[in-house]
Parts: sequence; structure tokens; C-alpha cells
Amino acid sequence: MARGKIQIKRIENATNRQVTFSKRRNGLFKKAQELTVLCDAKVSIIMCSSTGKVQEYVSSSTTTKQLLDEYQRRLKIDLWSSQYEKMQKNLKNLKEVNINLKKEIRQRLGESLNDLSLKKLSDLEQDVDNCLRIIRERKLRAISGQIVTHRKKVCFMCLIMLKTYDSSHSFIIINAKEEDQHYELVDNEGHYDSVIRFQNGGPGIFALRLQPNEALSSQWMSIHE
Amino acid sequence: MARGKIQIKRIENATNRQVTFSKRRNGLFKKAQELTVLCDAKVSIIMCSSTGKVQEYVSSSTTTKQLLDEYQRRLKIDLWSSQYEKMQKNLKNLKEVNINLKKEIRQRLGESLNDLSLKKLSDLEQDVDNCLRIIRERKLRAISGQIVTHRKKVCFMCLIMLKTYDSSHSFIIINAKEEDQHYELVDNEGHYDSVIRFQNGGPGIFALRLQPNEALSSQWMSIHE
DNA sequence: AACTATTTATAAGA
DNA sequence: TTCTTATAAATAGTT
Repeated sequence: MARGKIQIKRIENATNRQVTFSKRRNGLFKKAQELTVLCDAKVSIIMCSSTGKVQEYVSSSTTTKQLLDEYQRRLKIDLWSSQYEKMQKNLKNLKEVNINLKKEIRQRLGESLNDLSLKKLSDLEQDVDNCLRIIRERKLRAISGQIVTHRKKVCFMCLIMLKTYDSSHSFIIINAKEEDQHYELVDNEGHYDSVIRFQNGGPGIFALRLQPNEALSSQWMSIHE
Repeated sequence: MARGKIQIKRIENATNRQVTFSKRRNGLFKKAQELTVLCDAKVSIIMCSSTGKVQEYVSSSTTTKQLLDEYQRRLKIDLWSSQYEKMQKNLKNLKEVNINLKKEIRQRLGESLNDLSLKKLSDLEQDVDNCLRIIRERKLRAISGQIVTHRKKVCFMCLIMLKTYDSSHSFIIINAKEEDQHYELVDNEGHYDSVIRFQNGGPGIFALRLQPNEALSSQWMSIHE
């Protein structure tokens, strides 16, 4: 527009283009500013140059966000509704996953078993059973405070040898099979003291105390007790 | 700028202001267009006049939304995050809950137990043990094909009475305490046949078969077998 | 909306 | 990048 007319087409010389961009950007912003003041208008200009730089102008009476909000409000459009929808979809998915996870937990808590097939029930049982062993093994390790390097399960029920039955004392004296490496831990109603004693106390002599009246008891105890 | 210089301040005459707005808006859009072509840039102009009308220009190579998205991306800002804050919070919460649920499941699978205290480990054990009982009970019901209306746990270990020890047959013959309503199911290594027989076969006479050599066995069997 | 005198923007050069 | 300046373009006030 000076020192010669130019064609409005891409400036091939990169330096020239950059210089022109800079000059005209300033001109545009100045014009926008004048328009803002003269006409009491609100203007937002956002531009990305070919080099990727971002420049913006916004009338001093407002902000880019405010103006864009007003723009969308007045035109009754929502440029980001799709984003919003995506988010909602995401939310919905997460909720579903959540419900399924909770269901799985409930099933592992023994609830909501009604809709399981016998096969699934069996699988779940195996699974939970296995888990219980792992937890107990871990607990044993925690209790004994030592790292047991090989798998060691203590089985009271299955690997005992009946030694003596002393009815007068209501004791069954049993002897854990010491030489067997494959111990199995059977449900002991949470009374692990005896287990500890077994591990520490050596030769695995235990007694089942029978109640005087009923000759019945669920309590295992060490013979050393 | 022609026929006399003007002060850059609000034009008080409404008509004048509107005319100037119109002229300068066109000028601004033309400049934006020239900038777009000459400098290979992307420009978005949004303006709201004082009368509330909305006008916009956007370079033909893009859209207002695209350019605004790029603008936010490049400046690493999110103008509308506050709008979706609740949703994002929700999303974040759900994700956290999900992670915790998954962790709980892993722990119930016997994984990720390292960070649990002994107390928590014990609680978890109790919990999983209880669950196993419930599942097994449910499985029993499913197998027998009948709905057991009251809670019924069968305890072999804890409520047995030693009747006879027949060493020649390697059998311990035991008698389940029939009158006791509170049965307890002890880990039976998955051999439920005997349990079923117990339920069907009546008077709860069982035997622990001892292996000939070792006088040891993990297998419970009905005396009717 | 068109005209045009004048101001403003800016292309090319330094 | 900034300054200069001749010239193109924009536009204020008028019609």
C-alpha cells in the first residue's frame, strides 16, 4: 500500500512474510482498538501465524472468555458441546465399570450370588479359596516376622497322626507330621497362637481340648500350654 | 482520517456510531483477510456491537472452533474448565474409586498385600474366610438343588465327637453332633461329596480314612461309602 | 450507499 | 528489528 501496490497473495519470502505479518498484525490490533473505543464495541481477535505463534487482542472492557461466551449465547451455539458429550460418555463408562467392580466385590463378599451359574460359583469358590490361602500364608509370614522363602502351608487337619486318646483328660493328642514338607493350613477359627507355637515350638505336638460335658471343643491348643 | 482527523473516543451520535462501526468492521475484516492470505496466518475476529449484534470473521482455511481449540492448546489454557469443573471432579472421583475398587479386588485375589498391616491382614482373612463359607454354602444349595431357608453351616472339626478309633481299619469314626444347630463348615479341600451325603444320609456318622502307610489322609468320607 | 478530501497504513528500502 | 517515506488504502464527513 505504499511504494507500490501489492497483490493479495501469499508472500513467498519468509522474512518478508514475517515482517509483513508483524506490521499488519499491529495495524489490525490498532484498528480493533479504535473500533472498540469509537463504537463502544467488544472485539476479540485471535490469530495463529504460520510459525505457530499465537497472538490475541481483546477489548479492554472484556475478556476473551466473556466475549466468546456472549458470542455463543447470542448465536445459540455451543462450540464445545461435543467435548462435553465425550466427557459425559466417559463418565457413564466409568460408572458402569464401577458398578461391575462393586458387583465383583460383592460376589467376593458372598453377596449377589443368585445370578451365578454353578460353574461360575465353583470357579469363584476356587478363586476365593486360593486367595484365602495366599492371605493366610502372608499373615503367617507377617506374624513370624520372617521371610519364608519356600511355600509352607501348615495342615492340622489333613496331615496329623493320631497318637493317643486320653478320654479322662478330654484331650486328643496329635502329632503333626514333621517330615512332610507340604503343610496345609486349615481353618482354625482365627486362633493362630497355636500355629505360632507350632512353628516356634518344634515338634508339633498338639491337643484338641474337649469340653468336659460335651467332650467337644473347637479350640486347638499346644500341649505345652 | 479523512475530511478531518478524529479523536479516538466514543462517538456519541448513535447513528454516526453505527455507521462508523459498519465501515470500520468491514475494514477490519478486509485487513484480517489480507493478513490471512499474505502471511499464511489464521485469524478469528469476534465482535459484539453495543446494540448486541454479533459479527465474526474467520480465515477460510479454518473454523472459529478449530482456531479457538488451537489457541487454548498452544497457550495451555482451558477457558471452559470451570464450566465442567463439577463433571471433571466427578470424573476424577470415579477414577479414584475405581482404582481403589480394583485394589480391593486385587487384595481379595491375594495380590497387593504388602502394604497391609497385620490387623488389616487379619480382617481381610476373616472377611475372605467368611465369604468362602458363604460361597460354599451357596454352592451346596445349588448342588443339592434345594433352597435351604435357614443358615446352616456344617462344622466337621469343631463339633465332632470322637466315637471310636479303629486302628486296624485306619478309621477314626466320628459322630457329628446332631442336636447342635450351629454347624460350621471347615476347609474340606473341595471334597463336598461327604458333606452332601451328610446332609442326605442322616445321622452324621463320618470317618477319617488314614492312609495305610502314613496313617494320614486329608480325605473325609462317609461311613456309608 | 456513494463521493472525496484527507488521514492512516504500510511496502520497500535503509 | 526499527525508521523512513512514497504511495496505497481507509475512512470521516458530506451528499
